[in-house]
Amino acid sequence: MLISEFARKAGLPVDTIRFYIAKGLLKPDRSPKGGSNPYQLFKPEDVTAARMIKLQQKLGYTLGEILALNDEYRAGEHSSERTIEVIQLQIERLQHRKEALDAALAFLLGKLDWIRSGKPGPAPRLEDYER
Amino acid sequence: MLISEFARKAGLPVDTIRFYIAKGLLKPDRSPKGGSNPYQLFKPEDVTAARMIKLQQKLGYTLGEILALNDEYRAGEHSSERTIEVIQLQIERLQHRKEALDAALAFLLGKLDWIRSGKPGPAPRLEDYER
DNA sequence: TATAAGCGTGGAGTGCGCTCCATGGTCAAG
DNA sequence: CTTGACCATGGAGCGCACTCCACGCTTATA
Repeated sequence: MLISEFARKAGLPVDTIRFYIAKGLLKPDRSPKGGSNPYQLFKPEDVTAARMIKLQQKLGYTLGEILALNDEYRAGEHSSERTIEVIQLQIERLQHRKEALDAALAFLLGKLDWIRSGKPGPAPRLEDYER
Repeated sequence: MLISEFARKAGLPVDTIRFYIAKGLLKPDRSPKGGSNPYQLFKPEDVTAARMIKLQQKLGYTLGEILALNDEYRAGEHSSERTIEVIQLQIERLQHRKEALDAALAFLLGKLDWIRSGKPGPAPRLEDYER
């Protein structure tokens, strides 16, 4: 498929896709069409790749990190050992993030309780929930 | 306390603190010292505020959102009703984030299992974990 | 065959979140 | 009273992740 169709399917602006290609995050094939500036051809798996990028971004990774992660992933593609390592590393980082999120949620829920029960004693302290 | 001591206690560079002040995220008092450019005086609660900013950032909020949130929070400071509303809204947004994170974690753990058990059948698909 | 629609390239511009620097005033120690 | 540490202000610059634009070249459509 061509870039505009791909953009629609991936839910991204065309400019952003070109930006990702320049960064090396997407690597479409070249079509014989287009003359001196050949058109870029996208496969269905590129749509999946784009979705993966969006997810990783939502999880707080920078494009540079995503690129490194994917490169590393591809590098160990034929070694289960290495793949497992990479995935475990990712899991660790996400669990770290999850802890911060859970702490914040616990703090807010604690504060809600405290307010609802007529603010008995001191307000919940953020520090009590961190770590 | 003065800015350098505050910076140390908050774990932030002095420049960043001045940047936050310019954005309205911190509002230190003015000291009589300093002549035409009075020194800024920070209270212990400012340290808490700074920590709160760091946490909110880690949770993916922009400084603009953090400012709006804090303003709104201060606006309803004397109404438990309003405070509860604001907190509930924050909780909702965090739970949304948590869902995405949990999905990613489930996906990665699923993939780990799949690899460890000798890759039986098709690889886990991201889409099966999203939503 | 005219013409609109789509494509690629290169480069400039934007908003965010800092970070660095020059300048100049103030203060505390010796 | 000098000297060095600390302070404030203003402005420039930077990396990230886009976003917009002008240009010129295909390609599809009428």
